[in-house]
Amino acid sequence: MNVNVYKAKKMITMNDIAREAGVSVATVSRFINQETAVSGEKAERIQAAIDKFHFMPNRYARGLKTNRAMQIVLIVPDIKNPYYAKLYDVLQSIALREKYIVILYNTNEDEANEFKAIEFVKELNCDGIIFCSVSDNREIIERLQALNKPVVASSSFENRVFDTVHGVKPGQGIYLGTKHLLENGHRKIGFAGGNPKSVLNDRRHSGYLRALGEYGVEKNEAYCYSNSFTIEGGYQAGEYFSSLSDRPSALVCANDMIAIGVMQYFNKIGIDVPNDVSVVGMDNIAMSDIVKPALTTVTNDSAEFAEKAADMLFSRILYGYEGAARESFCKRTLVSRDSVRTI
Amino acid sequence: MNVNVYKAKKMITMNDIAREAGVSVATVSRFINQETAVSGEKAERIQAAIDKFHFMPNRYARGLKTNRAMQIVLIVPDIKNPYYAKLYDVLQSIALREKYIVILYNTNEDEANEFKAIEFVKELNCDGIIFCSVSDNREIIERLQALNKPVVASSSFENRVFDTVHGVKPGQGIYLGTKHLLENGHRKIGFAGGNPKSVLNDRRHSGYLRALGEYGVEKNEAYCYSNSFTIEGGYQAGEYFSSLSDRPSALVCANDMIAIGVMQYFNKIGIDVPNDVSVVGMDNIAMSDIVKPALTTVTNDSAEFAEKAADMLFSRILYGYEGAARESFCKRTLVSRDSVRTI
DNA sequence: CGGCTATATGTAAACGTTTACATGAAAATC
DNA sequence: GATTTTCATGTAAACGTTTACATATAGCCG
Repeated sequence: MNVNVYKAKKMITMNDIAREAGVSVATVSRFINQETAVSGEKAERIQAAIDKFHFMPNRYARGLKTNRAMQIVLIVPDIKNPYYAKLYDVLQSIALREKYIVILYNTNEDEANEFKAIEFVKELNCDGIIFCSVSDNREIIERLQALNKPVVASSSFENRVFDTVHGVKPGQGIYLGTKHLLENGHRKIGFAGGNPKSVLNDRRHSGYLRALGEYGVEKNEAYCYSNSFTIEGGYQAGEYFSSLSDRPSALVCANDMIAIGVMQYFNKIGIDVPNDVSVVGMDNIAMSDIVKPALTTVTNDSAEFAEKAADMLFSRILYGYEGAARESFCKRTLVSRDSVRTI
Repeated sequence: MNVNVYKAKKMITMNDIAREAGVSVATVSRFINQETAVSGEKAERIQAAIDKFHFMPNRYARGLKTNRAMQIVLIVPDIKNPYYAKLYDVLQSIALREKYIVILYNTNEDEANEFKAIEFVKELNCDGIIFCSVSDNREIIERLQALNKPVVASSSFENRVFDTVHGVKPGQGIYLGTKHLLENGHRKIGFAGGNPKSVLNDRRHSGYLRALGEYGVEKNEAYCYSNSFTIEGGYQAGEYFSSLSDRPSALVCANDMIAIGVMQYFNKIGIDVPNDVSVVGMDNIAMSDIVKPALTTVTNDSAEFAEKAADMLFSRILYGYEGAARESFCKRTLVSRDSVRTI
C-alpha cells in the first residue's frame, strides 16, 4: 500500500507543550483558543514551549472534534478572468482573518463541471460555498441544497433559495452600458455575449434588451452573438460582427474580456474603435484601463462582491444566522473612457 | 463564542453503515479503502447502506488517523497569468485522481507574500508543496526545508535542495527567443523583463545576455527594462522603450503577458509591430495566438510542468521516494509567428 | 484427518484535539 | 469570618476513522 514515508520526525502535540509548560492539555488548548483567561505565568510558559517546539495545532484533530473544516470553497467559471482572480484573492484574505482557507474550483464555464464541483465539495466537507455559477439548473440547486451547507450564490440562480449577491438588478450593468450607447446616439447596437448556455449570459442579454426597449429600438437577432466570456470568445465575436453586411455602430459586451477580444480582432482587420464601431465592456477590470482605446465599461468590483459574499457566508458559519435567504446588491456605475463615440 | 449552528442534521458515520450492513466498522473501512477483499455478499450490503445514507467518510477523522492531509498546495506568482491558471487547472485534475486536492496561494510576485505563503502552508499541514517562486531567497529556502515536507520548486531556486522542474537550462526560453532575433538580423535588442526583484527575471535576463554574447553583441544597460510579469508591466515597458532616442529594433519579453502589454502600448502610440519593432514573448499562452500580430514566442507548457511536478511530488508523497533532489526538464521550442521581421 | 496456510472478519486502541464536568482557590458578599 | 460566587485549572470522554492483533473459517497438503 501507499505509505507516506515523509512522516514528520514525530509530530509535536499539545501534550508535549503541556508537559514542557507544566500544565494540562486543556489549559494549552484554552490558551491557544483564547477561550478562557489563563494565568499570566502559565501563559508565558505555554507560549515559550510553543515557540521552542514550533508547535501548530493539528488541523485534523481539531476539525474532527469541532466538526468545522475551517475551509470554504469558491466555485468560479474562469479563474483566468481577472475579475475572478481578484475575487479569489480578496476572499482568501478575508477568510484568512477568520482562520478559514478558501479552496478554488474552476468550472471553465461548463455546466458539467458545475456538477463535478458539487461532488468535489461534497467529498471535502467544507463549511460553506460561494458559487459563481454560469447556469441556473434546477438539479444543481437541489444538489447544492442537499449538501446542507451555507451557500451564497451569484445572481445566476433565479430563485432565491440561497443568499445571493448581485447587481442592483439582473443585467443591470449591461443595461447601463447599452443605455450609454443609446444616449450617445447609437441605434444599431450589437450584443457580444459569453457562454450562450449560461444564465449569466441570459441575464446580461436581457439587460441589453431592456435598454433597447426603453428607447423603442427593435431587437435584431443578427446583432446578438454569444460565444464565451473570454478574450478568445470576444475575438470570435469580433470576427462575427465584422462579417456582417450591415454592421452595428456599437457593441455592448457581456464582460471586459470579450470587449478586449473584440477590439483585438477589430484592430487586426483595421476596424477603428471607436470611430468605426463603439465598444463597451462590463466589469472594469484593471486591464480595461490600459488597452487602446481605453475601454468604456461598467464597474463591477469583485472586491465588493467578495466582501458581501463573505459577510453573508460567515454570518451563517460563524454567527449562527439561520434565517431566510438574503440578497445583497453591488453598485454598478458606468465609467466612460475612449471606446465610445457620439454620433 | 462562535458556534456553527449549521450543524449537519447528524453526521452519518461508518458506525451507521456498519450497523445497517450488519458488519463491523473495520470491514466497512476496508471495503471503502479496498484494502482487503471483503466477501461479495457483505460488500453489497455495505454499498447499499452507503448509497442509502449518502455516506462520505469524514476527511478529518481520516486525516487525523493517517496523518495524511490529502492536500497539496500550489504557490504561484500570478494566477491571472493564464500560464499559472492552466497550471493550477491541470494540477488539480491530476491531484484529484489520487484523491488529493490542491490549494492555491497567490503571491502576486511579492517576496513578502512568499513568506506569508510559507506560514500559510505551515498552518495547513498539507502533504506537499509546489512552489513557483519569484525570488531565490536563502531564508525562504530554509523555512521551506524546515517544513519537512516534500516540495518541488520551479527553477527559481538556484541550489538544488528541492526537486526542481525547469527549462533545459535556466533562461533557455529567452535565450532561444533572443537567438531567433539575432538570426533574423537584429542587433539592437531590448529585454522587457518582469519583476526586477525576482530571480526568475534574473534567469531570463541572463538567457538574453548569453545569446547576445554568442553573437558578440555588446550589452546595453538602456536596453534592459524590468517591471512586472503582467500586461500592465509590459505596457510600462512599451512606454519606456518607445521613449528611447535610440530605439531597439526588437524586444524579447520575459513572458507573453509582457509582450502583449508592450504591443498594446506600441499600438496605442502608432509603433508598428513587427515593422518598426519586432517582439518575441515567452510561454506560448493561448492568447499569444490571437493578438495582432500573432506573437512569436517560445513554448512553455504549463500542463507539462504540472505533470512533471506532480510526478515528482507524488513519488515522494505516495511512493516513498526519499532520495536526493531530482531535476526535470521541459521542452522549449520557438514558435515563429508574425511579430518578428527579418532585417 | 491433523496441521498448515490463507483469508475474511471482528475487537479495541490509537490519532490530537475540544469541552463538559469536577475541583480547589481566590474574591466578593453579608 | 462564614458563605457564596467567580475564576483558573485539571480529568477524562468524546469526535470518526484506521489498523495491529486476535479469531474463526475455509482450503490445502501429505
